[in-house]
Amino acid sequence: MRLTSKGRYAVTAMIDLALHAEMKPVPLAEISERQSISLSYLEQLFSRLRRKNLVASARGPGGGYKLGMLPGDISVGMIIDAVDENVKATKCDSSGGCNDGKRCLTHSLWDDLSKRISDFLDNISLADLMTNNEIKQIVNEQDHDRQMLNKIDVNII
Amino acid sequence: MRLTSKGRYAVTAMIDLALHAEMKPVPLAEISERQSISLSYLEQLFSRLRRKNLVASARGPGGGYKLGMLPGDISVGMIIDAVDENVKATKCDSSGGCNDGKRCLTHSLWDDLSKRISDFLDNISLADLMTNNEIKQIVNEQDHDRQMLNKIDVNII
DNA sequence: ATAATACCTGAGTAAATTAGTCAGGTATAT
DNA sequence: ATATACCTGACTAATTTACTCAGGTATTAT
Repeated sequence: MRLTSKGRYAVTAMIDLALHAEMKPVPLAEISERQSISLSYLEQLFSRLRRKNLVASARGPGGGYKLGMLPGDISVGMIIDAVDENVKATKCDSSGGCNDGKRCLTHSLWDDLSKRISDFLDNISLADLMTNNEIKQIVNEQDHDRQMLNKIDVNII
Repeated sequence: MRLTSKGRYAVTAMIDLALHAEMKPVPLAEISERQSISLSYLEQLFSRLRRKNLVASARGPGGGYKLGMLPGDISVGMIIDAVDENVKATKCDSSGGCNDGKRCLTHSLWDDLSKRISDFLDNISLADLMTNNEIKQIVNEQDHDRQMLNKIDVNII
């Protein structure tokens, strides 16, 4: 799981879409203008989002994009995965192998963290972001992320 | 908050350090070999980690790095922030400003998510990673895992 | 039908970042 | 003294990002 400005663009555009696509499809040109993201770049991002059924498209005049699922069913993790599309299995590769117990342990610890971050992002939906924007509280926290329970009752910048 | 392979290198190196630095400082050359990260690159990363007091250095023969705080006080978020060091206030910048209510709302929603991710990573410490991993291994219990377990026990500080 | 709209695709590209090298330092333990 | 190992900065190839360009194709309104 990577978290770059590419993912930020995608999530921002999806939020914009969720806020405007209630009745009719939203053309990318509108999102482009509102969010200051280049149209062609948006097209690339939405091409990937469409492949994962996160958005649905309608062509022709009056066309545009709408959400492919309910806002509660679209997670931030899904959006980021869709546009990143990067496998790159870096762990325990080639050089020297991973025969050494210590190296395996370090990788295991990293994988643990990586899994936690993915789980966390998979459990934040677009709907969560909108409903919880003013009432800050942690959403749907799974059992093994217990250390989060106290925190996150915070704010808007 | 960005999450790239640079941060992964830093966290991996810090985990390695936590696992080996209980008695004497660990030279970067050792981490470099164990984790297959180039020495010069590690030096750059540790230079930043040192500025944030996440590690402490000892020069000369027998020198190296040790943790600058207890493993329970060093969060993954701190490590990633230290090596990324990227401000880049992208929100509501220049062109067109942010007078429009909808744009501000989108940014507010993104900031909300961003804050949640930061809080999440700030609440996972090196100690958390090791403790949870140890539990996982006890549950799995295998010959190979027993070796790892001994190494964890030695290093809990 | 036909024009306008807006999706759709792929190729190309400048800027930024990453991951790394190189070449020198400086402090310290032995 | 001398070897060790931190420390710094400048430089670089490879990769990724963010974006443009140039064409399409499908659909709707007239």
